[in-house]
Amino acid sequence: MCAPAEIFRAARLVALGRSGERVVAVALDDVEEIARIDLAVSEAPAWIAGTERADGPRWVWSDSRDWASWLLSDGRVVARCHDLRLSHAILAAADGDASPSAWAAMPDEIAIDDGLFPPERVGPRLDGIDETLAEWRRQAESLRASPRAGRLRLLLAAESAGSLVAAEMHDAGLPWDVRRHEGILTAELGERGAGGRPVRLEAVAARVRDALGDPSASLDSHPRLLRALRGAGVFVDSTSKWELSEHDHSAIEPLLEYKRLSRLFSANGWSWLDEWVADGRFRPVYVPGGVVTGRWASSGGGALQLPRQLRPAVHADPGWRIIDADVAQLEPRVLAAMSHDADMARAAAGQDLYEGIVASGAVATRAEAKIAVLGAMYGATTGDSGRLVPRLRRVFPAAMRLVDDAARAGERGGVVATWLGRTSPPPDDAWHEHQSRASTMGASPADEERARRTARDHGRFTRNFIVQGTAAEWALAWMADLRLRLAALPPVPEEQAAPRSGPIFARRAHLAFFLHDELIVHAPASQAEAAAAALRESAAAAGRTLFGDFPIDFPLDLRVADSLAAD
DNA sequence: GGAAACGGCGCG
DNA sequence: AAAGCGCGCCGTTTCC
Repeated sequence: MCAPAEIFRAARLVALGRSGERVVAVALDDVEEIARIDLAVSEAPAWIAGTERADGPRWVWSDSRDWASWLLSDGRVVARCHDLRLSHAILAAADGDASPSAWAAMPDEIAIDDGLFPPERVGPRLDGIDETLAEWRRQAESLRASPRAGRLRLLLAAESAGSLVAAEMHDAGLPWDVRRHEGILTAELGERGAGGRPVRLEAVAARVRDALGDPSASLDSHPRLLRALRGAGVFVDSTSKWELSEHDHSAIEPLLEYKRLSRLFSANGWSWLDEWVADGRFRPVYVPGGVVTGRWASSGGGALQLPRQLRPAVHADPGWRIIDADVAQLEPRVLAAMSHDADMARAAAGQDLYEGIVASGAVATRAEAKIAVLGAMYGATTGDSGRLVPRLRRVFPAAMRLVDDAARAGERGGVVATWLGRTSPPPDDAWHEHQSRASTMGASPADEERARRTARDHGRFTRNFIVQGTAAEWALAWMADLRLRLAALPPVPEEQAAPRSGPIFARRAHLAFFLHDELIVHAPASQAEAAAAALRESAAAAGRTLFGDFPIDFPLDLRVADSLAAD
């Protein structure tokens, strides 16, 4: 029998949980407990760091939002974890498990953050060591029983790695130059005048009211703006910019400008800066798995809607670089790979998949190729897009069969799964209600039309789910691999440190931002080349992790600069 | 008087 | 132009 310390040093799995005021670590051989130690909260981070190795262990814990951020606040990171909350959601959906579970209802709200131990959440806590071990065993059993265990294990590892990345990116923050941001605001909106309203915004509003011949016209209330427009002879049914721009009236141009400026002011103006940027960093809250397809969502700060206009405000610290990489046409590449459509993969070889499709002869122009591909993945039926999709069906039958089959399954009320096995949510009660009402005696034509429409709606959802969800898996694999490569870079000398990045990330390249198919790395200048190479190698590795030897390219557009390009 | 819905627009 | 997927956030209106 080995001493516990030796067992922990060699363990592949260690579960962490609370027991009263202590932290308990349990070394596991699969689901069997092989050693246990309990620690004071204050000594636990150092013990965890001392047990951490490059190759493990995988830390099994309830929720990275608690454990990873707690460790980060003590200046520690771990290489691998298994996030039971996120994994539960994936496994429960894969099992078709609709039964209520405390794990499915893990609360989002943080009630108290005393900065000592994982902040209290509203609702039941599930991070006791007993609950943690029980849930780990349930999940291990669920995996053993699954016919797709191999891919699901990959998915759970990727999802868990994502939970670490999310916590770490929040800790590091995105380098943000407040002065540049303010410069953009002032150039567009003018200086702030009385009441905080920018003078140029107000001047444009005055031009609109002037052109409408209505000095008191309200521009921020849709019903009142609609009345003012009609009073001036502009007969529109909505105030959306696409409908307005179809009309020819002297009020239209300033009104569209007003709407653009007003959006900038309210969404990303001075109060956004005050609220979200501190100490030179934008720190959004990322929500891994926050979208049904497996994409991330964000909570607060609108992190995933950063307007392109403000990109120049993303600015590296002195002596550091911003490395910005995105995958060109990620979703159609993923579709080609998951359908094993060799012709589509050939069209995807190289930098521009759309040009490849033109070369295949399916369509005449790049613009047509783009519309056709988007239409194929979203389920377009009308307009230019709907007209072009059948051409794609002739040239890439395998790829189209995959999305068409997914759509048919959804229309029938079935579920579909991504490449690694994330299962789509089944239609809700209202959906079934509509279908059954349409098939009863005395169903009206309106009932039948509604049933057909909701069936088609769900078909478009499942059609897109498998592609969007698999693209999200590719992105997780990309981040997971990159994260470990960057962590292995040697720290730069103290004089090159970026102290605002916090103790962990001040002396090496680190992830700073993620946006579905784009990653931003903040790197010391001396590490910029190594970080750029790591981004490329990780993209290639992600392709192999998901699709093995299938020949599919994931080319990156990659830029190294002081700030983000405006483009 | 506060929550939910709506229209609109930003992102992929 | 929207069409055809997935989101978050804002200001206003509507509902309770």
